[in-house]
Amino acid sequence: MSSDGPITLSQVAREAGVSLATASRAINGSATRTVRADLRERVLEAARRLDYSPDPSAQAMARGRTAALGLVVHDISDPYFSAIAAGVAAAAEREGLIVTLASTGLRPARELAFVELVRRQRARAVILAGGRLLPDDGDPAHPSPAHPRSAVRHEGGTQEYRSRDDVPNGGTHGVAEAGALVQALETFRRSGGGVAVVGQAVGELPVVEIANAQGAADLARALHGLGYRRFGVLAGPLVHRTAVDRAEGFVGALHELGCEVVPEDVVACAFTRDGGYTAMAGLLARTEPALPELVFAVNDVMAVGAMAAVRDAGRRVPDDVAVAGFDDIHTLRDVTPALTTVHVPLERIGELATRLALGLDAGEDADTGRVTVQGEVVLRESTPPLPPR
Amino acid sequence: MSSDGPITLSQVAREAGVSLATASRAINGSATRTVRADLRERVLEAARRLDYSPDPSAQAMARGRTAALGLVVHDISDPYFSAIAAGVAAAAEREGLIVTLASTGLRPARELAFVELVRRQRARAVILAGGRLLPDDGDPAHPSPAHPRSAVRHEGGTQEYRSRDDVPNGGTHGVAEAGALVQALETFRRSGGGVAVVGQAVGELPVVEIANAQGAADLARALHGLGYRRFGVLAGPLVHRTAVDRAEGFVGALHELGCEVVPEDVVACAFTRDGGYTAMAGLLARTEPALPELVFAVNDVMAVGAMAAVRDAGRRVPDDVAVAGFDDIHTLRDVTPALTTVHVPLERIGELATRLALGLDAGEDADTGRVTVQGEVVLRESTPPLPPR
DNA sequence: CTGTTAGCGCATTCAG
DNA sequence: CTGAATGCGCTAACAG
Repeated sequence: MSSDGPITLSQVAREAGVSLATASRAINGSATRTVRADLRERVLEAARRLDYSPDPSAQAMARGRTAALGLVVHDISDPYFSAIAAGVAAAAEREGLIVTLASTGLRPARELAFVELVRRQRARAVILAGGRLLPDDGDPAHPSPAHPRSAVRHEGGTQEYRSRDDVPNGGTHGVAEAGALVQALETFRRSGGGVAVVGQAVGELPVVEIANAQGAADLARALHGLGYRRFGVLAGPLVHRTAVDRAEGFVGALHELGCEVVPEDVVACAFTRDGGYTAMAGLLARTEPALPELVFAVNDVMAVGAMAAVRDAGRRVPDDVAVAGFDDIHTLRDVTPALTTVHVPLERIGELATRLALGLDAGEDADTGRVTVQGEVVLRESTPPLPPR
Repeated sequence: MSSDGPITLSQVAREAGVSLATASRAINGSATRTVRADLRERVLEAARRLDYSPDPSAQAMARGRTAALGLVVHDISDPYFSAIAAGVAAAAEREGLIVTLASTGLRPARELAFVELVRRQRARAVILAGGRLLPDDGDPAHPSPAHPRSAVRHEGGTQEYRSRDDVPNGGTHGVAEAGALVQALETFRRSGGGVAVVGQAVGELPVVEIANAQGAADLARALHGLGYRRFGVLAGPLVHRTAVDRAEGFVGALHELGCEVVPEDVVACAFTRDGGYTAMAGLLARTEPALPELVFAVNDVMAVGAMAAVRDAGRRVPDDVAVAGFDDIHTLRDVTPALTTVHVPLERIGELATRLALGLDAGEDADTGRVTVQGEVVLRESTPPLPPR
């Protein structure tokens, strides 16, 4: 009764009066073999009586495969990632997998180490959430929108950008490091592990893509429809693919509407609340050109920072300047004025990524390894319709 | 070169021309045994050349112990938990442990299953974050504050409370289930695993306690000092220990100041944004008694919901009613008006819990298995000083 | 359908 | 100080 250490299968087998193999088959339900009903019942009964449960390590060892799923995020305390993580956790649980989490910060080496670990661990799959580097993840088959990269300049924002400690590289990788990561993932994949990345494509890996450019373009058109004509963009780091896609999608759509965003009104900054704050503060402080009517921050957290900067400057949103974001972070639902944004179903994205990585059905395009999730424009108080002038 | 499957130790041994045992000792640095320098170098070199890394499952098996740390939260997408998780992840990484995450929702059975899994997995430790049940976690040595439980009534809030789907039990356990959980944890602990709970004591388990009652009392005194005299409390679920401690600490301190909170102004509700919203809406809608001057919500998320309710009712914070919260959730730093709250260092708490669970130094009281973290009152715009009447 | 046996990769006895 | 042998708990051939 008080024998220490967990009960093993062989104890169950002995208790049930069967062989180890039979016990294993009864409890685990081997694929090919089957066990006579009465024997199985006896084994199950013994297992229950002894409060047996299998040793995951031993199973992993014997099977050559774990029931684990690796999840890599930059920062689990960031609501963007924690929402994705919630989706991953839910889907993983449904599949009977345990998730091992790595909150890697801005350290590519850490990501690499974790992927390597996950490979050695023979995890079922690994999911990579978070912004990759720009140069390395291009896909010839999916060129960026028709608007040249040069649509986003950083002249106006260089100073703010440089002034922040935490933005040495905007939270993305050096090219070499990204290459190593992709390679590690490919290796893992070749060895039978599932892989999915979230956000935008990385190499040829399966991806749950967020239609960043399109969402931003939709947003731009909607805002233009509200009467706005002079826009600014807090563009995030210039090397951050998601940030750039959003900024370009936004600027490009305006361009098509015959509404140009001047380079001075597009400022690079960190992909954080403080990045948004600082960049907006810069816009507010300068005298030339004048403050845009509306500033689009490429994510909600930045937008909230920007709104704080506006308040701290003694100005008001939306009276003095309207603000829009991207993501529709749930926790920020109640900021005032309510933030216009592009809703991104992060939790569902986490689930989709999990299913995709595991080779389960993940929607129509899943077999192509490329699932695209659309954002949805949500107009709220931070960008009221502009009266005709 | 392209042999599939990860490299094993014996391959390294062969490559280095030594025995398996020597390779193991060289790479792992066995405690007792030591390896001659040149041999060790040869092994290490071979390992590097072959890009060897150990199989965690095999190590776990041979050692009878994993390098994993289990983390149980109710909902990883809740900023409270994700902040704690960030601290846990950071500390775990520092100790070379991988963290396996369970986001258990409101399902005690799931928590139990996870703790069981973690035990079988022979994880190093498990950390439990999230509200336990009231009746089961009392500690005679630490009675609740001098204010009777009955200080919090639910007459005023029953209706709202009942009307919410997600509040069947406010996110806590049935007594029996909580008992089973505690028992599972004790078992795990007896078998050599480390345990820590976050928030408030559970049985005799090591705990990183948040000084909820005291923080709330400090807040009450500070607000009283600002001139407030009529208070309401959005008290959260009546069975939620953290919620009750905060509510009672608040009410009790006011009592000592000769300022009574009438039962009608204390409403129970879900421990969520919507819970706060609904409860506040109830206060706003009723005619008798009048709206309190200030409403204290027992956490920030609820407070933000409450502020939304105020706005939606066409009233204003703090002009019509002041609002205060608890936790100082980072993501909510920029809500307007800025929220008065009690700052709780969640990330550090996660680290402390990790260290405590692992038996590392976790501050002065760590050896007693009871580390207490103080909150700090932060007065902001949502509770301006009241002009003398 | 069931039982016997051989590893999975590694740490760790025990001999040498 | 090193090497050969044993076993962790389990699954998956392999016989019976």
